[in-house]
Amino acid sequence: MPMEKTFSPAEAEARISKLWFDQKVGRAGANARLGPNGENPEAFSIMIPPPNVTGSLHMGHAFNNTLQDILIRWHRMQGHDTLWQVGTDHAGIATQMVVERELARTQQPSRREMGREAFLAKVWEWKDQSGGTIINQLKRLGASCDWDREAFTMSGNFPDAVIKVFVDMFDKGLIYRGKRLVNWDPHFETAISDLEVENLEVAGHMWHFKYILADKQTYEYIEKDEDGNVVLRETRNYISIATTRPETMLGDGAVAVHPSDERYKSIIGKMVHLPLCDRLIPIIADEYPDPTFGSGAVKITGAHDFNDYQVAKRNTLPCYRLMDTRAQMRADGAPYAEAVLRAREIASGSPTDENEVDALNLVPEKYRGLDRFEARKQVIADINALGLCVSTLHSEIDPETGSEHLTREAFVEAKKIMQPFGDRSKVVIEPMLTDQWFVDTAKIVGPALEAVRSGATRIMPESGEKTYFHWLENIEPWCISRQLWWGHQIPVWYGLGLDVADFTDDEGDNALDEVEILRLLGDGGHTDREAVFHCAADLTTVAERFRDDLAALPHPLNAARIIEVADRHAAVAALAAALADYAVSQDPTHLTYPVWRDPDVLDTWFSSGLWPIGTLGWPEQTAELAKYFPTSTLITGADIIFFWVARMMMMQLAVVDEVPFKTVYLHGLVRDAKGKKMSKSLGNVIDPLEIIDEFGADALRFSNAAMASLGGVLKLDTARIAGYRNFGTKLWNACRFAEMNGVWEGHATQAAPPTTKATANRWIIGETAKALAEVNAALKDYRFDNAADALYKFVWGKVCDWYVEFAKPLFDGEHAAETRATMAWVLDQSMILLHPIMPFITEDLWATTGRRAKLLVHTDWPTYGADLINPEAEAEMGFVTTLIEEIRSARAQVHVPVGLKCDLVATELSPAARTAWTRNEALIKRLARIDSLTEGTAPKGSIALALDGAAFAIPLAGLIDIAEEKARLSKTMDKLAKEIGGLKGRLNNPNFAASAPEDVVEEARANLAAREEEAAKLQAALQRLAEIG
RNA sequence: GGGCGGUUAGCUCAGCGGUAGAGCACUACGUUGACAUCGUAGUGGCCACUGGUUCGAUCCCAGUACCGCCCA
Repeated sequence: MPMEKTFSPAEAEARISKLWFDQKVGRAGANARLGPNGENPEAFSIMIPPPNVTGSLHMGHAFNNTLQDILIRWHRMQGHDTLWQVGTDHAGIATQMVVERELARTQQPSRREMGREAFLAKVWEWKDQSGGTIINQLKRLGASCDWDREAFTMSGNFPDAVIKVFVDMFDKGLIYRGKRLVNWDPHFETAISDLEVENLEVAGHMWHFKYILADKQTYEYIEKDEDGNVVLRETRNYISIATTRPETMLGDGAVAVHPSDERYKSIIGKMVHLPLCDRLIPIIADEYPDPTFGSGAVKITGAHDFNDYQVAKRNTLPCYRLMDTRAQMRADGAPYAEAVLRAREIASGSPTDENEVDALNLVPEKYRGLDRFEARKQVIADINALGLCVSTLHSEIDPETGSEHLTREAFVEAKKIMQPFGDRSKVVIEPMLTDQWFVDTAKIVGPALEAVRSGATRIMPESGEKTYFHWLENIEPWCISRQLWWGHQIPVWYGLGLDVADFTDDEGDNALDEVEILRLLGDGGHTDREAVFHCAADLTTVAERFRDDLAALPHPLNAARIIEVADRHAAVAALAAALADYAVSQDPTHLTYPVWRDPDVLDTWFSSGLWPIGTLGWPEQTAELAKYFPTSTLITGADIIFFWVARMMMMQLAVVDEVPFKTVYLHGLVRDAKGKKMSKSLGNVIDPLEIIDEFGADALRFSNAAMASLGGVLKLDTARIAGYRNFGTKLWNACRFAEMNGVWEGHATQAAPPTTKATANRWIIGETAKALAEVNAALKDYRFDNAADALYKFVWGKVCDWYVEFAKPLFDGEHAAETRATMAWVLDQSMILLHPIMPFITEDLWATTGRRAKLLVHTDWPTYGADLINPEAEAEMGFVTTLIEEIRSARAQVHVPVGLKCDLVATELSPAARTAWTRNEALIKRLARIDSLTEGTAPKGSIALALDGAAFAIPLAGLIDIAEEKARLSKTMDKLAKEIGGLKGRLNNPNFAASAPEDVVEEARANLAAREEEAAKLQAALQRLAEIG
């Protein structure tokens, strides 16, 4: 059955995908073969950047995975032991969000109503049904992953690996727990890392408040201009502060001024009344306030601002937390009156600790329970009512009475402010003082920096290394706990405080009486103390640690059974119950010691940080781990260098002391044709699946490769994709032409090219070798664009434009058989070389055109070298193609009818030129539409051609416009004159000959000679034209 | 504000010491043993600007302008 006129992607892609999938062509080690001396094949491995399990394929994925697949296919065909590890990431917040939304939509109970276990069951249900979307979409792109090894960060050995790493890092002191200011997402009610915060400039406001000095004190406030002239002098009883978040003033711990600020020097150390609160706070000196900004005085709210937190730490100010997990003003704890009493005691030096301060709710009753933004309005109104806003007077004339009414209005500056938003929730992030787990990144960053400095891992393009260093050299502790349910639960269990040093067994009878029990449970007893905790992979191991702790306690407490309960609350109840039981039964076996697990889960990036070892079976020392780790190349977006690349580096080095990958290839965001970010709101999103539907996966892949210059901007233009679809068609039709000419009859793939005599055949074989070398060099350097370009030029520019045309006359001559064999070989090679970039069309052609031992995907990548290049054939065909082009060009320019066959007169013919002519006569005649060649002088009324070593005339008396031919020759002469001028200028400069390298000078000389010779020939032709007028 | 890039044909981009290339678009013409998703020929560039280094600069260095991206 003859071939169709075009390749039909929709039909072929589905069929070929299935074939590849069924035959498991991408399985680890597929097509690997031993080296020539029986050595093990080189390993090549890539970890897919795991897409979110909630995700669907967008252009960034399509681009990124195309590049990975190109490398993988290229290495696999070379016989390397190849693994492309595929899988997805559980995407904590995103997945929890999707499932919660789904529950709401289907009117099911909410997450909190159904509880943790039931909710997680729902998440798994969702994952099993909808979690595979993106993986299946990758198949449409032609990705040849090892599908059998598909990994998921919440399945298989992966969770165990994550937990083990946490425990190991904890044991090494690389992970700690602490009460720190973190970015709090009030929508998801969890901490997030600073990388998950987007700082956006929004329209905001700045309010100015007066804090009145205590004890009716006053001071001289003096403001000066730049030259030191006093511009304002007044006696003030207040200090003016500015804020963009008025509601946080309820938690102020101080007002800070710069120590050098003359305006406030006299009042440093004095106290001010905190408006709306019955508290006095000090004016302190700190370097943080900027004296030139606002009033120069800054309110310090340690628990709700990152800068203030640092100031508070430096100055040991209490940090009073004002909001709950939803960013509503706290409504918990003791009444305000009681809390403020305690706060005053603390302010005057009463000993306290972090936990007590955190437990104190200093939000006055009237604001309790209000949303933070509602509280803001109230606070402003109330301060204004007290006359403590910096305000302006507004006068209004009553239109009826004509009397003037003066009103005070708060002075509010409208200004742009930077506001933090959650990258998932899009709500305003609240800095919040909470207990979290942190990776002490400072301790593990060293090896990660060193690995890149030493070149153990190379980041491309080089600018990526700079970014990497910059970030890692200024790294902050990494908050890894998330107040979510979907994820790896932190392997830490807490128990009630056991530091009972002051406990005494009054009777020394090794038994607890009621008095002693009450002492344990009462004020100051261990139910009040901070919990103790241990970290281990499971409850059994952790229980041993607790038993060791208990051993120090008096009998019978030291024999208490360890049981797991839900939380601290349950633990206190369980302990009380156990002691009550014991009081009655006096049976020590009834004593229990309840422990509860930390409810938080780990940041998703913590687990994906272990992707390289986790997917290979670690901590088991699997064969895959031995073979494929460290992985060869990571291809990922530059936007993810901090989230993922840097963290993988740190974690792999910390855990297994090896780099996770040898090369990192970073690329930018895929943008639209105009360079705009694709976004739903702009409506410029290009869906890769729609592109595949329209143009085929190969066209998309080829475009991706062609765009992938290192560090380049990725602008995706559908016109370009269409162009590469056409390129596929071009190859298809060359194969179809071959088919129509019996090229494939009896063809069986050969690694080596056929033996040839015809120059054209020798030439194209050499061109094929050059193309192979270019593709290899390009892919070795990750220059996918150069590889694509080389293939495009070879297949279209050489094979189709020239070789197929040369073959037409050759099919009729004495070299017909070798020409068929050569064409078959060249097209085979084209399919092979193109396969990594355009796998579908090439695999389909492979099946259509011959008897093949293997699928193309497993066909061996060629290894022939420069020995296939025949310099004589190259020179000869160079002459032939130039001649054909010159004739065509000249004919077109002087409007010789295309259908007209001309004669050609050689006026000069070097021996090489003569050989080239005689050996390629049929080709030249056909392609240049020439009837015959004679030697002689140029007849009158002919057009002239000048070549290296030859000159020709095409006699066309009466057929051409003499003026037109003159104009053509003059134009060429002008060009030549310009070139000659430049060359002469250089050669006449004595410094050039003296300083420039010998070969450059030589080249310039040769060039000049050639141009001058050419010019002379054309000059002669012009002369002849002049003679006939 | 800090860091990293970019500015080359109408558009999208390569090139990065020896006087500029591709694809698309555009113009003209379409003879042919595959291909109109095509063929042939052609038009189109003070390589952002200003200095410097060099025999020679689109390329290296410094500065200016504008445009991106990342981090505050």
